[in-house]
Amino acid sequence: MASEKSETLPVRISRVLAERIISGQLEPGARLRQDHVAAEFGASHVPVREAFQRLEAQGLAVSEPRRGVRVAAFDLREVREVAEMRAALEVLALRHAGPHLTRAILDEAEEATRAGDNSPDVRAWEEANRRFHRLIVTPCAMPRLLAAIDDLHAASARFLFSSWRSDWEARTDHDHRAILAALRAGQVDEAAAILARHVQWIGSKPVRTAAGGTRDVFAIQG
Amino acid sequence: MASEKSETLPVRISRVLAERIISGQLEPGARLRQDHVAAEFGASHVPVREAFQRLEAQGLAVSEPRRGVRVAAFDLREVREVAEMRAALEVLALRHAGPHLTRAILDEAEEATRAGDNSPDVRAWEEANRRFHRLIVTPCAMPRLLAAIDDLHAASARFLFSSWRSDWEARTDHDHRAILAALRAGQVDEAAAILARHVQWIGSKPVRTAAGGTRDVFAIQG
DNA sequence: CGGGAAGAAATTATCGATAATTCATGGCCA
DNA sequence: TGGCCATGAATTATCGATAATTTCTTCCCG
Repeated sequence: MASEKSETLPVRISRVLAERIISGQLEPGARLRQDHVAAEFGASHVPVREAFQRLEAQGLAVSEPRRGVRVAAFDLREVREVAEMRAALEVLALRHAGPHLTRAILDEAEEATRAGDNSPDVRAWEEANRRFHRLIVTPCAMPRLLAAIDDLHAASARFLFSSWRSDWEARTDHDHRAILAALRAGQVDEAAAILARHVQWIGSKPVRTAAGGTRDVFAIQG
Repeated sequence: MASEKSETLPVRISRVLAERIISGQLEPGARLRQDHVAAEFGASHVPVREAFQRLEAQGLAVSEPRRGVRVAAFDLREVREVAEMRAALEVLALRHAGPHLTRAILDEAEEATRAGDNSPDVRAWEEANRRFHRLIVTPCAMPRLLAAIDDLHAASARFLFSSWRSDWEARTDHDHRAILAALRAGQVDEAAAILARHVQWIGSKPVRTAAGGTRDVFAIQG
């Protein structure tokens, strides 16, 4: 019962499990057995249950009534769905954030873009990419919208990690820079248009070819 | 322990509580005490806890770590936020549903519009209105998107009931008919544009004037 | 008479255990 | 030999109880 700072137990468990699901450590369809998880965290199954519900609300797990909880499966259809929802919602958020964007925020976003370009691995790139997107939409001050966007980002990241397990090669993110340039010029509509295209380019190509074969080029943009 | 057909206990409890919150029977800020709810439903507090979490995921309740759960408060800001999210997501859904809309679906939607125009009270109107919106977006076949829209509808309905408690007067919904006309003509973009305006007109005016005084005109559109 | 602290009541969060359901294995019969 | 039913093991869902935290009340002091 070593309690951390002030994070509740269910939140802690759900966060750790979410990381495992997103990173691919827990594969789609894998069963989440409450007793096992409870034993691992040194807790009972009641907090674990709540953690499972939290994951289900995020779309990372699915719960069949008397059959237990599984890691949510995802196919290209859902990836596209998430991408389109992200495009719609992030554009909305950016439009509202536009008037409240300060020089400091844009500088920080540019820093995040640079960090992304210099990332040694996918994980670092994803973190920087998420930071960029979060920075430019947060000033909209719409909590419900931001929470929804966060959940969609989790789903996107999950897909990202599932495809690029190894062989990572960083490249400069021209879209991010174009968005920043437009925002610096006060052209929010232009920035929003670029952002929409940028986000929707997720999953524009099939995920895998034959088993073990060469993986097709696969456009992921954050 | 009279169990119904096959609906799980937490789902049942959360549904009933959601209805009460939406209808205004449970006022914003009201505490939800798990033992009381448990006693009312003849259950323990474990399923009640899960029901609370479900409500929180829907945005109908807020949970402070060791302080319990309260009915979520909502102000005009959040109403606008929900309206804009609805506009963005329903437009997205309609664009994808467009190609799959059949004559039968549009006829049913027109029937729902008529039912709304002839509604004797707000509750009936809201039900018909929700049916209309659901009908025209469901064929998009994007489960995550539809679930998000449903949650937003719940928030909208909650706001609707909170303002129009009594003195209800039905009026013909021209927007719905215009949307249907555009869809029948195959002009999905036109329909989407009308839908966006239609939804965003929620909460365009202040909610209440002085206590008990004349209530200001208050544009709610579904 | 007002503010603050200490105690008591209430409520939340977690645990261990029980009941009910599902999944798997093995045996039986056609 | 193949399919089906029954029994057993595993797992989920719920319950009752305990521990910890918060909040309300009341009393004391300035």
